[in-house]
Amino acid sequence: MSSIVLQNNHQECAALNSYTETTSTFSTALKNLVWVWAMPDIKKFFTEGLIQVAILLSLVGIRVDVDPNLPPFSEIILGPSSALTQTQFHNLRNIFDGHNVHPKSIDLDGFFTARRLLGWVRSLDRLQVPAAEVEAWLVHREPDTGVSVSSQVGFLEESIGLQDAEEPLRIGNGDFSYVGIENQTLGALGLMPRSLQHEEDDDIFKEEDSGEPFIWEYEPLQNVPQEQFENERAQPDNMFSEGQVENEFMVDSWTNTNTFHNQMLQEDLQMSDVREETSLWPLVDSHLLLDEDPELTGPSVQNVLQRPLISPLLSEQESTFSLEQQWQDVFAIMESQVMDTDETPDGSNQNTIPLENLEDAQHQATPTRGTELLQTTTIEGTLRSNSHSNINSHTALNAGAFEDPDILDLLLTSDSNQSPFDPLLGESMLDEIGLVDLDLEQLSLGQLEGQNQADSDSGLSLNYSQSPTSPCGSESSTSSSSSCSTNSLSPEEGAVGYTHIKEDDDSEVDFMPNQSKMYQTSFLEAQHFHRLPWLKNVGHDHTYNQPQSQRKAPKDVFEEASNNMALEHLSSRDEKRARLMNIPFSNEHIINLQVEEFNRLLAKYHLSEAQLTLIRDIRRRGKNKMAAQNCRRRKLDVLVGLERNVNNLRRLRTRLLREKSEITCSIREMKQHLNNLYEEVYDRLREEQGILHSESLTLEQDRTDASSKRRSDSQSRRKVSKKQKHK
DNA sequence: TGACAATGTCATCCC
DNA sequence: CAGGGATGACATTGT
Repeated sequence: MSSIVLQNNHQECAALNSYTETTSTFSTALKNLVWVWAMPDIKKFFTEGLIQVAILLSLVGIRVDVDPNLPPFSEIILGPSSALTQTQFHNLRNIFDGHNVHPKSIDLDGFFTARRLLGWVRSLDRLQVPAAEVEAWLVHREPDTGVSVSSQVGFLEESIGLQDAEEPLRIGNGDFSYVGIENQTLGALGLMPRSLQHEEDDDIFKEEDSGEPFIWEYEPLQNVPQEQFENERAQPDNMFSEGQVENEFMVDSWTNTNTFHNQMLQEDLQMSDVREETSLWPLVDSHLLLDEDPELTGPSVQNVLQRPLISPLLSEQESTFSLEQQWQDVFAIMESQVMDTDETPDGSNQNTIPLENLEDAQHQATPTRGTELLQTTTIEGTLRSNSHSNINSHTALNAGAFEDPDILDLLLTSDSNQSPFDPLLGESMLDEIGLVDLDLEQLSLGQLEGQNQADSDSGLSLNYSQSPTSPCGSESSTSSSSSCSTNSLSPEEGAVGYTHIKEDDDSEVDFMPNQSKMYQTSFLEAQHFHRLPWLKNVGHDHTYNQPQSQRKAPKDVFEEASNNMALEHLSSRDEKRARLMNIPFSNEHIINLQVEEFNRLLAKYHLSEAQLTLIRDIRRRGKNKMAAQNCRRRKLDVLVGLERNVNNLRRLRTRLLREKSEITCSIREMKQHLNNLYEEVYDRLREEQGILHSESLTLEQDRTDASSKRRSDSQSRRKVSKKQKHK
């Protein structure tokens, strides 16, 4: 074959060179290569590598079979069985001067179509286009931009992938037209360049792991499982129900059959059914995962999901179970996380209250204004990382500290020594802060009294109209919100459970619903520590959630002492209203006292009607506020509980599906065993019946013979007797 | 400046 | 019947 090429290479090269000069705009290096190839002294080095040369020529766009009398170049190289010549005709039809170049007419299309089809069939058992052609083309396209290269490479890959080894010699016309893919309809095969065309689809998936940079080659094939994935995500339950119904149908139909062949047929069907079912398992789990937790649907997980779903080293069943086991682990982890976060819908008091008190203690131990405020975040983090013992200590500190003067002293000494901000809690510092607070308080009170008395209230009872643009309203709202946020019942909610209301001239008293009794008995003793200046704003970091630029150092506070806006943030609307109406007790007392205590307190003072109405409004609003917070917390708990139930149900479904699969396998084994038994019994019966039948046949034959003999004897006797009678 | 979350408030139902 | 809890709806505020 190569000798034929060598004999004709001069003609070919002459024609090729001329054609190259007229049609190709490629570099002269390739032309020189063609000329080198044409030199007799060197061409012997290429006789064994004619394929590469042919590839290079094809990349230049040269038609090699310029001589109509010559067989196609690819056939010269690879033999007459080469396939895929269909593109040449269409290329010639489409190119501007194809009719001048190629002498073949369109009338021969039928002949070459048949030949092409024959070549397709023959090409199934042959190695196809090697990868070197594409890579060589890429080398030549290196100066181009990535986009063009990728697109054209994609085109070439796709087109060449369909073609036989002779096709690289024919696909190009020098202008990289799209005729190469014009007639390619076998897209699945076209997606497999550098591979055997008779490879199955499973091999394609295996190639995804080969790290080939030509990801685009497999995109259509990747879309297939992704579409299944999407469909399954859209209708997961339908999928399961259909599969279940189908499986049940198969079982039922199996039970209704008797013949061995039908059983075997349905056995095969069931086997295929089981395979389909098990093959869907990873999709099921991925669906669960995607619905389950968005955090687990990150790129890594996506990569995992897009990888081949079944390991080639494992059987489908094993891989299914292993994947499912992995998802079980993921679910377990997620479950534990959920249990950690919301394990206290009912027992939230045990856990949230210490945390709330922790924050209370944190804020109580935190001076309101000053550089200490800058450390509240770090303090918060430190306190949150404390153990329960610390939390309990803070809780006890919070609950009973205000009742015991010794503990109050302890707050000033021992506890502060343990706190990370103890250097800031020196007595002088505390005194200074207390003085600052006192000054601010006096200033703000003086200004507040001069303010509009109509400020506040919802207008429910006092007919007060509060402008939404009122600075007091906004500031007081800010205060309320910040105060609530500093005293959250549940740390994850920020502010749950009604907490504290700051008095104008009272100390800060944190209120919890379960602590109301303590304050009912001790709210009067709270006056004891009203004099403690540092306690005034302990736990009143109303600016902790503000930007640090807004938090002022003590000296800055001194400078801005005239600014009452800072104090405005320290009181809620109802507090301000109570202050303006000269309510003689604190709002938390108004809200949290029992009815008897509350009435006793009201009776203790001679209050005007407006004051009484305001007090009742404050009480109603405060209780409703707590109720709203509890309601929202319950709502969140319900939500979390529902999510947990959903997770549990998903785990249950996964487990049931796994059990179903196992049962299906066991049923299949039992069926196989039963079939074997049936076959054995049937064979034995057949053998026995065959023996019996043969015996019976012989016996019957004997009987018939005997009877016939008897019959004939009798007849002969009758005849004889008749003859004798006639005689 | 709009979206959104957190919170407060009101109205209403119910116990 | 008053008090209060529960909750939906809306307003307000901060991010």
